[in-house]
Amino acid sequence: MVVIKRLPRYYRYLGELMKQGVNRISSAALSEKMGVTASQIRQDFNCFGGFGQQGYGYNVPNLYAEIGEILGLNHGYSLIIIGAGNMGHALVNYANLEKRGFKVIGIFDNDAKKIGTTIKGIVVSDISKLEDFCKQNTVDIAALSLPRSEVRDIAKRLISAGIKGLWNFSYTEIAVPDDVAIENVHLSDSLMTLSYKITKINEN
Amino acid sequence: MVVIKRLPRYYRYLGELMKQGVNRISSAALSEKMGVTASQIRQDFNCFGGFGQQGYGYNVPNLYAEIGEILGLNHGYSLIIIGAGNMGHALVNYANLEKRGFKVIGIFDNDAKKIGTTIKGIVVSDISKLEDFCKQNTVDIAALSLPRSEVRDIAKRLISAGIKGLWNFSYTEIAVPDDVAIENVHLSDSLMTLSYKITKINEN
DNA sequence: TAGATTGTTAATCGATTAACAATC
DNA sequence: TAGATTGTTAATCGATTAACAATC
Repeated sequence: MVVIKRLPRYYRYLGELMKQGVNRISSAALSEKMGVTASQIRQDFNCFGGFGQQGYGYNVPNLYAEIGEILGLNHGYSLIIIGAGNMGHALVNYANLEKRGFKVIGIFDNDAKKIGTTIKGIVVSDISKLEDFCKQNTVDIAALSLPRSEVRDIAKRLISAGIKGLWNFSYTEIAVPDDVAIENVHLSDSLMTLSYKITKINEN
Repeated sequence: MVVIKRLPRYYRYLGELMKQGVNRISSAALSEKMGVTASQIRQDFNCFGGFGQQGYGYNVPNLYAEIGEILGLNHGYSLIIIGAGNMGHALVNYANLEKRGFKVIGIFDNDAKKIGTTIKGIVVSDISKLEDFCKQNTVDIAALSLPRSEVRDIAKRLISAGIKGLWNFSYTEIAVPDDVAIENVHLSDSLMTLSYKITKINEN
């Protein structure tokens, strides 16, 4: 899992290299670029089978594709967004979603003022339609950008509706069964870590 | 640093306990609640000095305050937000900022349509006013919620202006000098990790 | 005092790095 | 073939867990 967490970063760098037309790279060269050891790079890639070639290095587009596949980006997972507030808006408009092969197919809210409005061509639906929508569409991921107080209840409904992935932006931890994946984006935690670092710097 | 990353989570749980009126907790009880070992909890808290008492456990409000101080939350750090797009909006309205003692004191953008508008009572300023603003105000943190292409340039300006903390939401890594702190929120990375987990679940 | 629970040391575990033989 | 660079094993390092003496 510690290796998995590093894959997106590799993916990012390899994508960058591809854009620059670099076709081949050694673990040593990538190591310098990324600020990690060459040993770790080789070790990491080897967890998933040998993507390199002795005496040559790694083929960039090939490695990029392999990592993309490991991450499941080739599946074109579909997303719905629960909560059409500012964060919901930001997510719908988040360009990298599409770039990485994800598709936003629905937005839900419980606010009558928001229901029926359109964000980036997608109509905001009443949250009461959630279960129907999930029956009629394949929904892989639900992004939770709604108030803390409502998130656990909604998560329960989503799991019942068969959704396997929760992307949680609310400041709560949600217990999920083993066959449901969850990723938390705790902005607060990140800001507190930053606060610690600044404090440390100011002390010295 | 690995301990620091865990502090916000402790802080969250302790805040919750306080709300529930719990005044005292043992490492064993907290361990059960949080799903980590009691040993780790004691080890972690001891990195910063003994906050507990043998035979009693930890005093919740006291421990909460101590962790808050370690994280620097008592400083009331001020923030400016660069980029008044959806993410910028979401950040300004992010309730937890205030709750954790942070203050948004400025918003900047380069879009004439946005400049002069008001978000949560704060006027969006022209990005060209950035340096002046930093001279006239103490700015501790800049949140970077602007397009990728502009972020490195702006980061340079912010660092020159003396800002010590960057909270980066753009999908780029930014090199900073030793006396500047940076925290990245890479939504993409988080989504890719989720994608991996879902793929794994679907395989089994 | 006796019981509870920490602080802290020692043991274990896992992750990172170094080294080098295999091989392109 | 010779040089380069991986794949992989072994060594090191750091983090987690277990254990228990100190002490409230």
